[in-house]
Amino acid sequence: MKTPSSSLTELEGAVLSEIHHRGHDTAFQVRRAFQTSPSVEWSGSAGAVYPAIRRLADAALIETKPITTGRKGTRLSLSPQGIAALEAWICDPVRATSVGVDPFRLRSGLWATLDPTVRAEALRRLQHAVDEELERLITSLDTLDEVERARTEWSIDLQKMRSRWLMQQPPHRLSQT
Amino acid sequence: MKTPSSSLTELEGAVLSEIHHRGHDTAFQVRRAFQTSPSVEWSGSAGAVYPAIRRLADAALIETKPITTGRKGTRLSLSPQGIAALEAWICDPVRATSVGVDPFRLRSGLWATLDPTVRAEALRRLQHAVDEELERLITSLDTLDEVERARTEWSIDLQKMRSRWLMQQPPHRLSQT
DNA sequence: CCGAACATGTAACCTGTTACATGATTAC
DNA sequence: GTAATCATGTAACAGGTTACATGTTCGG
Repeated sequence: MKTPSSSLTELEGAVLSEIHHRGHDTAFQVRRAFQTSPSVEWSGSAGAVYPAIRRLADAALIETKPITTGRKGTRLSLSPQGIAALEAWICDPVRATSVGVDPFRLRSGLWATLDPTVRAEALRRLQHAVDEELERLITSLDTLDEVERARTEWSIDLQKMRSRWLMQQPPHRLSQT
Repeated sequence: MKTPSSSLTELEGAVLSEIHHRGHDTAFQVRRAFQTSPSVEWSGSAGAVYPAIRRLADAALIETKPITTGRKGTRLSLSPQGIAALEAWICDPVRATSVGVDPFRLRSGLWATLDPTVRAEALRRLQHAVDEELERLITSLDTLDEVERARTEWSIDLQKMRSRWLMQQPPHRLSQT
């Protein structure tokens, strides 16, 4: 049971930011925020969120206080050390600028290797999936707060870049007919 | 020990593509390709690569044959089922167009919440890190084959988008002097 | 011959996943 | 009262990580 005193995982940083900047005070609400977010990458599974909060509390980055009024539960807030850790996580330039895991980039060099007809069909499907995702993101925009909106706008820009990239691809390789 | 008959992990798909499209025939070479790639997201740890290849071989997607000439080792190649599985993985539109894990996007809504002076310094550092990464990627371009070049060009476009985004950010929030 | 690179693996660990379990509170 | 939602967790599992262990082959 290691405590994240040195560096936070991406999920732990996201949990801290949800509590501090987006005002989710119970673990359940943090979890649901992940489940319903149009731009955050985790499923919000209980088996990830509750242990993460436990670790952050053990490291004294999160303070817990039982809720007395209304529904019972545990109200979460950041300790001064928690705020400092969150800020360090937000600003870490190495972490923030690393490439991340991008399934599109990973495949981008491989579509060109496909048989022309297979390739044309694949690109068509990809274009369709990107367009659908774009529409989903755009319609979700007005329900979001500042933080989620910025993330979602970034996702939109990414999908637009993918869409442009797909359209720039030649419909088939040189060797046909 | 589940065999990946239904769907491949991103690492498994990348392993198949390294063997099939980039011509790495031993596990060691696949591993080193991950370690030295400027655009692939894994560390190429032995504890990930060797078990993945084992799973793919167990699922009959990879054929193994001992090398007789020169250094000894095991030559890997894709079975017909392996080629089909790879193609399905490459073309899967849901997987290929999912947002992925992007540390920059995750933080993009949070920099605006920082204290103006902290924020200005953070953005400066981020810009610097992006520029350095851009240069590193660009200089690596001429040593790469087609597949890796496409991936790296995508990474370059991504970092350029980040750079533009950072420059568009106002130096501080409205409430100062 | 000796160090570097080739080649293959295992063990302990970490952190995410799904699926299950339990109970309190609110809305109808 | 009962169904949905709020709220918190655990267990089994999956698939990565680092670190360690072992032996081979090539270059100088």
